[in-house]
Amino acid sequence: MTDRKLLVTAALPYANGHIHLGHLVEYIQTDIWVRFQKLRGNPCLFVCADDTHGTAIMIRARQEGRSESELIADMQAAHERDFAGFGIAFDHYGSTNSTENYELCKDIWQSLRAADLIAERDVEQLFDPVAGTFLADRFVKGTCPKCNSEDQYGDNCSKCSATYSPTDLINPVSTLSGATPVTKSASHLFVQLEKQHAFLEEWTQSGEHLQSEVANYLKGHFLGNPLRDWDVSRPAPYFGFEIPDSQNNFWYVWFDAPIGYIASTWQWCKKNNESLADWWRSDKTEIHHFIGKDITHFHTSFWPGVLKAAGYSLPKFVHIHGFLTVNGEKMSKRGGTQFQASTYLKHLDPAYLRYYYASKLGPKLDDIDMNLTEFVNKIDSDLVGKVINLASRTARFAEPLGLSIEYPHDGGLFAAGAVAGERIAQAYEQLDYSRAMRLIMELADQANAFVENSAPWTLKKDATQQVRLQEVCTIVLNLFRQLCVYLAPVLPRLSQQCGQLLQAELIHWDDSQTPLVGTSISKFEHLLQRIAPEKIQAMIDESKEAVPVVEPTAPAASAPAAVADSGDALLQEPLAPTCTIEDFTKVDLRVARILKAEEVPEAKKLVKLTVSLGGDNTRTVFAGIKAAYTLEQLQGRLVVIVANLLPRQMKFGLSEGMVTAAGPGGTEVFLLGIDSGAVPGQRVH
RNA sequence: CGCGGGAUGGAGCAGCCCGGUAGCUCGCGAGGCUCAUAACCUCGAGGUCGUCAGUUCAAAUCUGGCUCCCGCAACCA
Repeated sequence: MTDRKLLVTAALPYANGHIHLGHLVEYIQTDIWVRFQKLRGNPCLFVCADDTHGTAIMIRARQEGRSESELIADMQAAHERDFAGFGIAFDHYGSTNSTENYELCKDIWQSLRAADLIAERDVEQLFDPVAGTFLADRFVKGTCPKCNSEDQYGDNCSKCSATYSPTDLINPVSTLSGATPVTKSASHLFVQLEKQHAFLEEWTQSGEHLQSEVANYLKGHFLGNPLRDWDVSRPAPYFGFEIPDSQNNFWYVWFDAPIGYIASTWQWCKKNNESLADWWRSDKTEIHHFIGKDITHFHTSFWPGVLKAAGYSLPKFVHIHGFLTVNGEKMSKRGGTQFQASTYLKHLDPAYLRYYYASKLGPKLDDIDMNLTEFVNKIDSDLVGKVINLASRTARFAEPLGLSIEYPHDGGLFAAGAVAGERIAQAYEQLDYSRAMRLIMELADQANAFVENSAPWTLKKDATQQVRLQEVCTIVLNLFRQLCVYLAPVLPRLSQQCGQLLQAELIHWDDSQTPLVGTSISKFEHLLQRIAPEKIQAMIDESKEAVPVVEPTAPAASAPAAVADSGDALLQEPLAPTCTIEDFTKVDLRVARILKAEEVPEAKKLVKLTVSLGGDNTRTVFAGIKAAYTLEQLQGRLVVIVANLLPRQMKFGLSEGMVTAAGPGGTEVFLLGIDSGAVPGQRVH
């Protein structure tokens, strides 16, 4: 056994939303690895924290009419509840909004200054005069100054890969208020990452810290060009930490978020009288980050660059996983497949999900699919039918007898299982959990075959065979126990139950290497239920309903029993600022008839519509409703269009208007209809 | 030629790095058992491993071309 000391982190969940099953892929994957390491006897610290800063939190708090600290406290409590419900055993769960984090930010900041990595220059930034705030990159959209692609975010063009500042955008619009931002100058601070280029090249390409796909990706995408300066400050107002040597400037949320990994460790150290340096400034400690593929770039370039400059340990490995799809498709709220952690827990046992994910997870970045039929199958046949069944088949026979004093001859089954343990351990170590689960199920199959051949139920009826019966049960229960050890990282409760049943706690991986003898046996109780299909349906149904808001306001006592629409939609897209009737009349909404709806073969979202405003007045409109409506459904129907919208050149042609619809997009688009009697050309007032 | 991943019996996957009897789970068919949460055991049907070519005594596995699919990214005025 190696003598390693490990520090493990999972990505910090953002305090702007609840945990759903997609997030849990990561936390379960990480938790399994941590539990595995601990079971192997390796000192291992698992830290995480809520990511609490940034414009999004500020805006949301404003919308909910309360302070940021209230918002993040509530969300943190909800997150911790969800994690606990799934048995995610953090050693410490902190918050980026902590004094420790502030101290560390200061410290690291000074190091960056000392290393001459910080540049300061004035930035013309867009300011939303309505919302009263500077606009983060993702809150501004406009036309790319380089290639004139429209609808680009504020920091870079997805079309031509040009990078620029939001003020360079042509026709910028605030996505917060819809207002036209004004340009305001403010001093910004940058980390000059290019100065770390050689180091990052070496670190990412060494083959020791990243999956090969990731290293290739970075090589092809970023390392070939000079690395951009990273703008790490935001002018007030901003919810975050004010930068000590730069008044009215705050660290950008992405600056202090990963430092939260260290801060959370520090908080744990303080509680446990340990030195932070032993964990973050010692080459004896291996640091492992687990993240999703969406934040790859950040964790593999900026973060190592900062750590290096500030003299902290670099991650030994950044483990990157894919996303979760449900029944082969992206999770969708409307389809009822974006399951919130709390919703799942109301209906189903967390052990199911832990095992299911384990059986699907490999070391690659592939997305994993949650197929609900397969989910039920795997739990029922693998867990209940194979593993648990071993105990069910023998524990009651063995109850009055206890385990034999000596481990009987079993034809080498236990020894073979013990040997297989090494391969299983290797699979866990390499994050190839699906392989580990396959190996474990092979052992379970062999054990069940042994039960079959030994027929304890026959032995039981023969008074002269009681010794043999005890032997058979001793063997089977030991095989079961061995499997429980191997499954302990995935199913901690099961291993605990096994310990109670056989009256010997499972505490170390090596418990799988020696048979247990001579103990008595507790009364057998069912260890795990099969999945009731109606529970799955109940979860889907509940998920279809709107996702609950953080703090549901208590309904007024005398409120009439009306339809209880949730406030979620409004929260997703807040009300625009008040406009005058003059503003409104600028928009000319007209009834139009769809004469022709045509497929645009290369387009994924668009359909080409020819609409009539009556008479000869027809025009072409492209609408992003391909996934929501069939061509037949559209043909001939009346819609409401924005008729005086500036025509827009799109990839497939000129669009001369906009069809009105509600909904977030994708399959969730709902066209505005109009009561019968209306005719094309009539204006909507 | 935007980046990455994939195509293996009805479904989902393993095997590919390190060429040499194509394996697992579910489903399906037949039989067995009755201890177990309608669980378990045995046997069987079903695959020219996307396609074309190359290397080789030998290719699912190596090399190249092609087709299709999925993420990300894009076209949701």
